[in-house]
Amino acid sequence: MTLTHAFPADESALDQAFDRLGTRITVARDEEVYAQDDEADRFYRVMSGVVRTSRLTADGRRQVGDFYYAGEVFGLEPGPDHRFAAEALTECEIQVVRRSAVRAFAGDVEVDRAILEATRVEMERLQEHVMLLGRKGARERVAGFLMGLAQRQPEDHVDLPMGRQDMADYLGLTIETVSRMLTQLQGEAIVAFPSTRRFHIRKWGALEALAA
Amino acid sequence: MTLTHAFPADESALDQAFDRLGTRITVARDEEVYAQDDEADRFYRVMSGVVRTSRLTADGRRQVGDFYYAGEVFGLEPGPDHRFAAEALTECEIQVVRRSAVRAFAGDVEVDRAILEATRVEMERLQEHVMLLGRKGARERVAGFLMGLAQRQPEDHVDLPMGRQDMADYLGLTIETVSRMLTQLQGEAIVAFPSTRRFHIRKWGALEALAA
DNA sequence: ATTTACCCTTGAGGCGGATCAAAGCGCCCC
DNA sequence: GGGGCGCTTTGATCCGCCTCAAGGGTAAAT
Repeated sequence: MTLTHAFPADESALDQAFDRLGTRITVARDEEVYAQDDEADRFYRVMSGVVRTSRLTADGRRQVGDFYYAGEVFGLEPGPDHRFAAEALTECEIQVVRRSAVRAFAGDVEVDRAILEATRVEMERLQEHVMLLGRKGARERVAGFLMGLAQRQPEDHVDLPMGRQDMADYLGLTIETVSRMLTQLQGEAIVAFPSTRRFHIRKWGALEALAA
Repeated sequence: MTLTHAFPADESALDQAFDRLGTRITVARDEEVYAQDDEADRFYRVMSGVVRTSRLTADGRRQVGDFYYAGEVFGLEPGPDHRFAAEALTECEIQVVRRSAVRAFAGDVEVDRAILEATRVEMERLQEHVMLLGRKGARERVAGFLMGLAQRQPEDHVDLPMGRQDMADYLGLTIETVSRMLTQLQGEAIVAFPSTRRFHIRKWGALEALAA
């Protein structure tokens, strides 16, 4: 099954720019969209598939920044170059536009507003991520992560497009701890895993309480 | 000594709006500038003193978001209300403007650009914070924190306007661990603390290597 | 259907940071 | 200058997560 969310009906200047100027590219599983420290002169929008951003420290530790689903914009970065790399988690279709082209197309006013909006969404996620990493134990982190996925994909059964290692690197844990916590949550009948890459929430209240 | 940095010579629309429309307020030590979940309809600029943002979870754990020094803008939030509260760490002078007033004054174009710029700075800090919390041990976190302060205040001796508890809540550690790490770094002659609220870097290389 | 390879799970043990407790230390107030 | 209070440091112990090490599962390739 592919995750294809409907795009908002009222399109922002940025969305319109994607529609009209966007180059559509296909990126194979585990291929890079852009590398860490590449110049950040483009915007990207996921059409299908899931994208992961990540950053490697000098000594090889990896931190996953976030996951982007169909309809979501990524590649917004505060500085002139990418502090996080972007890779296709699954095979992806992605639209790309040069920042300068977007400006020329829509004029600075509308574009700035749209970019600001997208940046805000990004900031909100970063704030949430800081809360997750700063003051939460492993159980709570994993619970929070599952909650987040479930909210983005409000179906009865939720897909996990990422493997355990990606979850771990997002949550600042090891793969073993993630696995143990999942087993634990399942043991308590809070969630159920019909397969490793798919789950179902059985006790929303309990999960919410943990994710707090 | 008060930390008063020179403001940039080329003023952005936001800076100009602060200069012309800003209401100057004084906030006493430990007083709130705005509360968590307050409506976010104003921008703030620190004139003197240091401001801290923080968020309390339901069960009482505190995460410090960031510290803001003279010249820095805060109160930018992704959503309609503040997810983090802001408090004066020291006695502060702060300029405040309504967002709507800024818009009316400078027109949306310039303002959006300036806000976008400020938001980018904010995002960069959040990314750094995520890296700090996600994949670093206590030593590295503390080292990174000291490095950050030293870069903002590039004098021989750096002031610590915040207490150990604030450092701990920023770093996702306990006050005891922070204290131990400081003692440790001092023991290795990487830094020196002439007093609890003031330090000096003796081995930049070593500290940088840790902060990586 | 069988093989193989990769990912995920499970187990045992160690370590880093939290917790609990008490003793400095600086600072303000008298 | 003395006393008291809050912050910081230090110590001892505990617990949670990491590390190391095997064992499963699962899914694709043959």
